[in-house]
Amino acid sequence: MADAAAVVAETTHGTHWSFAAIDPSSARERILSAATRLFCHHGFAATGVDAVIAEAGTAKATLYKHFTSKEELIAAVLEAEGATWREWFFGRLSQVNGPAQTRLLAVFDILEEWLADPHFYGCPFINAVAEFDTDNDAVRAAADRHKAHLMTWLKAQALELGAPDATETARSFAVLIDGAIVAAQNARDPGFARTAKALAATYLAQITQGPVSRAT
Amino acid sequence: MADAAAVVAETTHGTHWSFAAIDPSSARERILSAATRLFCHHGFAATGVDAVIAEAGTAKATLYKHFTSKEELIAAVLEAEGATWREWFFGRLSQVNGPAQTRLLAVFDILEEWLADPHFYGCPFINAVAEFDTDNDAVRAAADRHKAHLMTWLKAQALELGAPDATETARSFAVLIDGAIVAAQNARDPGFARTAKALAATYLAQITQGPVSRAT
DNA sequence: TAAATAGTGGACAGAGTCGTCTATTTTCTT
DNA sequence: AAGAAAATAGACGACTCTGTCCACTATTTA
Repeated sequence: MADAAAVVAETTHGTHWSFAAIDPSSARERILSAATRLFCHHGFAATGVDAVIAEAGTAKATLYKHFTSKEELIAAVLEAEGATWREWFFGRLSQVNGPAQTRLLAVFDILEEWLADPHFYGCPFINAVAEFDTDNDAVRAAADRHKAHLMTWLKAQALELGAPDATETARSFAVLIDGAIVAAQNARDPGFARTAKALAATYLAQITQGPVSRAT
Repeated sequence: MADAAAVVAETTHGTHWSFAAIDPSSARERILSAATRLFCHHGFAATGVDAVIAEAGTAKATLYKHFTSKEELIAAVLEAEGATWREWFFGRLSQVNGPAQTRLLAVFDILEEWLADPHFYGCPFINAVAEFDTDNDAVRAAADRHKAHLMTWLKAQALELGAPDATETARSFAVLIDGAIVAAQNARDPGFARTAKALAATYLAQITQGPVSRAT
């Protein structure tokens, strides 16, 4: 227990701690990252486990030692990709100085960086739900957890902002974020992030200054 | 040519007209509607042609007489489903009396009817693009055509409204519509249509009355 | 050094995939 | 009623899919 970072996963010995579980060159990590690339790029159903092990450079038995089924692998990919994305997204967001209003608008600048990436393939959760719909509970659960993370953050910003209905404000931003992602993916145009940002600015102006019609 | 409605499709005879091509009980229509149900509900890749013919109650040879491949069947399903949806959507919209502003807001009421349908499975084009991404040109082309239809209508409303930038207004509504669809699908909550409607109302108030900050 | 662990390559089963084909029957047209 | 067209059931080939299993080889751990 010399290094705090080492305390991550217990080995089968039961008495020692190991780096194995977070070693990026381990077979498990190679399979996970290969699966992420292929699943997200070509679709979950369209990618076979043979393609995954070929990309990972591992044996099939190794894959099934770490993941009991393809379905579990899909769930693990979503969990890992979601965590990576949130780390990046909220990390970028934490670099933004200023009040809640500034942070909420910066969301769309950061979003645009993502949408403009030449390897952008859409939101993995939106894509997964689109592909499986009601047929896969694990996928839905992963998507729900991801959405809950975002909504919690959005609601906190709305409260800090003094929004009259923080939940509704968070829902509004969810619509704008999802809309920007899907419109950008469909039209292959990251500029939809700016369109969403303008809508967000108008909305924020309204809830902080009150409705315009009052002035009449 | 006694009945005008009969003049729709030419048979292989070349000299007569027939109801066959629009007969909903024809094998082609049964295959198309069965494929639509299964593809949209369970995904395109996850649904095999055997499942389609079982649902349609036809022989496999019949399917391949009408569609040369599964890919062509997918494209035909998207084309048909898109046309059906637009017919319904713009049909409902044509029942709305009032100026462009009223029609643009009514979009979200009509959208909510769709999202609240217990059989709602998301937008078939958003789902298809999510599943195939760059891997299927026919799918992308069908999605592009569908989007173009919507954008054309939105832009016409924006022009009638006297919006300063009709294209940008149409893009804003595209974000709100896509966002409402995806958020509703993810959260299984058609109420996101109302959230999007409120955003649209705020946006319309801003572009028709000018920015609030001017008043200061 | 000896035991435990992790990984390899490939064969394999059983089911499913798309698409073709034949032989037969039903439906329509004249 | 006769001939043309459309649809049928189902076998089939060639391939891919997931998941299991085996004998074998590195790599760790004690």
